[in-house]
Amino acid sequence: MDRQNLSVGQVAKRCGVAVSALHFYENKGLIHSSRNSGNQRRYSPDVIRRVSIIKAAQKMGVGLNEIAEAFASLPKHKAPSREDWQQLSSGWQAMLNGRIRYLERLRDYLTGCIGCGCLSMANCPIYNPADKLEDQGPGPVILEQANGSD
Amino acid sequence: MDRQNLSVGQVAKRCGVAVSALHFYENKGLIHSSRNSGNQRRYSPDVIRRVSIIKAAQKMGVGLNEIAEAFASLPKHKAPSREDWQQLSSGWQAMLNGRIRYLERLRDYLTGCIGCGCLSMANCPIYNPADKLEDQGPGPVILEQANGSD
DNA sequence: ATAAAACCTCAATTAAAGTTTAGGTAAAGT
DNA sequence: ACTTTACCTAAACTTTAATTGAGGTTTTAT
Repeated sequence: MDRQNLSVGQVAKRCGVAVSALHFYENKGLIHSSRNSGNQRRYSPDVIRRVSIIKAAQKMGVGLNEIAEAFASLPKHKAPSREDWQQLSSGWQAMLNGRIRYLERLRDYLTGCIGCGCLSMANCPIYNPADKLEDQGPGPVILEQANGSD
Repeated sequence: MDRQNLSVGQVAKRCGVAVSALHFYENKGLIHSSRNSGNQRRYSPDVIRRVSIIKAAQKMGVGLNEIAEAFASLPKHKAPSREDWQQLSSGWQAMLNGRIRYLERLRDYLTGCIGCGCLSMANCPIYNPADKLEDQGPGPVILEQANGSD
């Protein structure tokens, strides 16, 4: 039978997000709901996991559009299996590792590099994106000498 | 003497940012310039370090407003010393470490946690911000027990 | 049977971090 | 000299991730 018994307010409270955010996510196709006789949203419990994963992914730096893409591989209305979630998360793990490595390098050089005179060259992580995190475009540095197209 | 000899285009190229971004930063008070006889911006070389640090800080997740606050402790028009920059960066180092730790925890639990049934409790990093990174507000989780106490 | 709380839609607004456009001036290259 | 490139300002627009508000309906509590 339908376990679509959670109201939007309940989900909001349990997930720690605003009702308006849930509306917004639904609009974006990130979550789904059915309606009761009075046109109010009713959710199945697995929406909570979905929202939690949205929140987790956002903390990793994944945008809603990317999350939506990832979610596209999940069953729309039936609760995804453990494997579904695992697979989804494994795709993010690599990027998360990359981000962590990059931040670590940034941290490690932060003290030395900001203060020193190196702020002009190819060996400095502040200048060199190294892992192209967000912009793989023209990139943070062209910097006349160190002119590799990365 | 004035070494205010860099044009906005030169700075843009050397820093790998758009001219419009430099205008924007100036408007925000993050960088400063003087003008030549024809009203064009001229920069002293230390603007390059400033911009680089803006970019580095952004990669750490620091917003422009926060950067502006941090920069407020620097001398406005004279080139900041090594110590100035060091001190500035040390403030960010702690937050960067926190962010790294949080992302590491997220990564470590990602596989197990997303797939498992734990997405309901207090020991799960996906639910628990732990280091309150961006929102220290009502936070990602209220989530009593995933049981109905609401 | 009310009244309050929760819910509905749709449009407008916010905030951050810029970019783009328009209309015009300055500097550089040939 | 002339033309192209660089630069100027100001305002409008873009994207992401929502929040807020207006005006109305449904549920729940008393």
